[in-house]
Amino acid sequence: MLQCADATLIFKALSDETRLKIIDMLSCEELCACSILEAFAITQPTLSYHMKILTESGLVHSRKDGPWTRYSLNQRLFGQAKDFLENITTDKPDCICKE
Amino acid sequence: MLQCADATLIFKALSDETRLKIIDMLSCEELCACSILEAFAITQPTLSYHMKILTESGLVHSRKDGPWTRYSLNQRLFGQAKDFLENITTDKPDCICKE
DNA sequence: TATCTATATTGACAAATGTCTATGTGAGCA
DNA sequence: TGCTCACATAGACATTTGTCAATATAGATA
Repeated sequence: MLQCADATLIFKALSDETRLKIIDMLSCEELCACSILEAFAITQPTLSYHMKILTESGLVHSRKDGPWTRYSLNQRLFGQAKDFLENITTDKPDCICKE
Repeated sequence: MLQCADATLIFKALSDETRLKIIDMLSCEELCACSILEAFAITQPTLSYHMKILTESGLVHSRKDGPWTRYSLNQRLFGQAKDFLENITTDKPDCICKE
């Protein structure tokens, strides 16, 4: 189960429209940075910055393949994010309000 | 179905540890601001700021009850947030990458 | 080796965020 | 009416965020 601090990092990564669209693109297939860059009106360093936020949150995996960096979704963590949302919105005996 | 812009607002609201804990507290029951305030080491105006972020995102409902403001979760929107996450991480014919 | 291509890093900067103190507002009560 | 309680708003300020131009790095190729 995710802790609040991890969840905060994940939701921060999700709280930018460009990054949500990047995730949407990656839902279809693994992509290199250059393919993603074509879809947006941003510079290459800005994309690199967004990819760093996404990979450091754990939501996106990256692997080096020659000169390319290939990005793909970490579906498992998205599942955990949904579980986290389910958990904090459900009444439970160990809620912070009962301390 | 939520649009990216709405989703961004929701995830911004979720990307703060204090706000996640407030949501956790509200999962058990409707609470007034003063009850929530007791659980945190923040000032009243800071809590008021966080409650504004939460209500403006739509995740939390507020109603006036005499001198109190009572807050509760908008479970429906949390459901839509989960659906949104499901949607952007699933391959689909109308993905931005196919434009 | 020199060069090109793909990506990351650095430094600068404007805008947004989270926090505080001080103050305003509105409901209920003496 | 005047006071108190619950909450919101305004202004100030330090920190974080998103963006860019410039530069560095590392693999591929001529």
